[in-house]
Amino acid sequence: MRATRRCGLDIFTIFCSNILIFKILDANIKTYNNILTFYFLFLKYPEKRHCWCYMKLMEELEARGLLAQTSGYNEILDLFENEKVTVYTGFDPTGDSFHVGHLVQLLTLLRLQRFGHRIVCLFGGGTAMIGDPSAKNEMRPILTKETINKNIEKFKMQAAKFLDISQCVILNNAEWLCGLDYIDFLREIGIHFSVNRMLASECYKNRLNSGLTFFELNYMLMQSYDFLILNKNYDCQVQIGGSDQWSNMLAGVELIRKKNKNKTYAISTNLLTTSDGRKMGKTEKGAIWLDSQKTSIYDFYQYFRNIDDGDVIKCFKMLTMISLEDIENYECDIEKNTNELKELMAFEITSLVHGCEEASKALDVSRKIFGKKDYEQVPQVNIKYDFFKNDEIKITDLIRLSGLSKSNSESLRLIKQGGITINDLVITDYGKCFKEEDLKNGIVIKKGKKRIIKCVI
RNA sequence: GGGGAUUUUCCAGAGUGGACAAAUGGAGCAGACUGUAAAUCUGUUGCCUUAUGGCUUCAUAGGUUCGAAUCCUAUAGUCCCCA
Repeated sequence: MRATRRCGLDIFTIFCSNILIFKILDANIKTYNNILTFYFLFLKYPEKRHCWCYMKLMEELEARGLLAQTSGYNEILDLFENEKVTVYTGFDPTGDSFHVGHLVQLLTLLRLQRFGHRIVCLFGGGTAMIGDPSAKNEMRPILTKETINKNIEKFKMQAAKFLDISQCVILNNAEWLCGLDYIDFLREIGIHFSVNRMLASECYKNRLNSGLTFFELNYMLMQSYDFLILNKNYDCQVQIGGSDQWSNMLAGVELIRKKNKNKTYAISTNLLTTSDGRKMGKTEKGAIWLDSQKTSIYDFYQYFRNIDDGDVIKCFKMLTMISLEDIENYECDIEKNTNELKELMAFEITSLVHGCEEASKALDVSRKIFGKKDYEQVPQVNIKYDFFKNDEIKITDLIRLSGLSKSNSESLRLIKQGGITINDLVITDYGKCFKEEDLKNGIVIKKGKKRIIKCVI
């Protein structure tokens, strides 16, 4: 029942989104048909919902550049073709929101789900209390149980936006980790791990110079134990994770082989990186979050809108559900249509995360700001009258309060460098003050070319 | 347990008594050029009512000195060697 309702919603979303695609690329009837066909198939034959795609799941993942390593490609390919497989991915609830880096994982799960496989989302309520040492130079701060549980709740809500949560198994490894008996654990699990081998693995190697505590060394055991439990209790056969998790996932496969004599598999996905090898989704302000409270939908959209030319196709492949066939077509005329394609890509990703309606709002705002200077829908900031002195507010204060700069000194530098415009006039007078009535109708402050905010009282 | 080294601004990393708000590079921000891209060039990057001015910073707490990122003592973090 619930699943059906979801389908209806999805059709609607996709329908809207495709009307917009029409707008963007004038006419792309192919995409439109593909998606509709897929959704009708999905409605009619839910158990065969992967029929719309002629590619095998693993082939698709590979073609999208998602696969980094697998423990036995052909066996996994067969497994996914012939069985309904239970797949698990672990998420560490160390923050209060997913970020763009998680998006690859979440969308991979969505792809799996659409191919009819069963998804287990494991939240590391237990492991988060340790912190994963992989690819980190320093130990993470230790979180309290309350924070972790709060984070898990937020993660669940965000995951529900992508995945059909009713079809997923949601678990928290605190369930089995917190009650563990130390001695039993060592005897049953610890005995299977060679410290020599662990230290040789990539994720611990670079920690050897900077210090690694026993506390963190346990991370691998716990993650492996998770997989063991899931294999035993939920018949989970495959673990998917970021390529930084590769050693941990392999350790799990090995543990299960030793303990349960079961054959399991690990798949690692590529991290989302820019063409010059940096991690994507990080800015000077930190990560790009999926939570609209932490990263506004407009900023989220703009992040992808402004992505490097060389990363556009990669983003299409990894972060959208657009078919590979269409992406191939885009690739052919990327030279001509770079900006249109960027727009489409940014829109698609935003609508996956925040819904079609919000994404089209962001698209609209962006077009207005960069196109015909229509500042109607610019993000607004309310300035309290308390900040006024003698019925006036200084421009440096105003810029700071609007969030465009961190301090008055920074505001001052920006003005001196000609980086601030107010209502489209470059400001050079850094002593300028505004009165209450100036702000009544709102003034539009622009910092550089891209940051724009309307201040009202 | 013993010995040694180290801790500098967002990051890396110079500075070892005054010329230090602290070289240089990276990253960021702004300007020019552009396509809301990249590359390049220029400027800028602790805070303060706008500053040939003031204030707070070089792990923390004391001390020596006219003067301390720099010297001394204690404490903490990190790393290396020996056990």
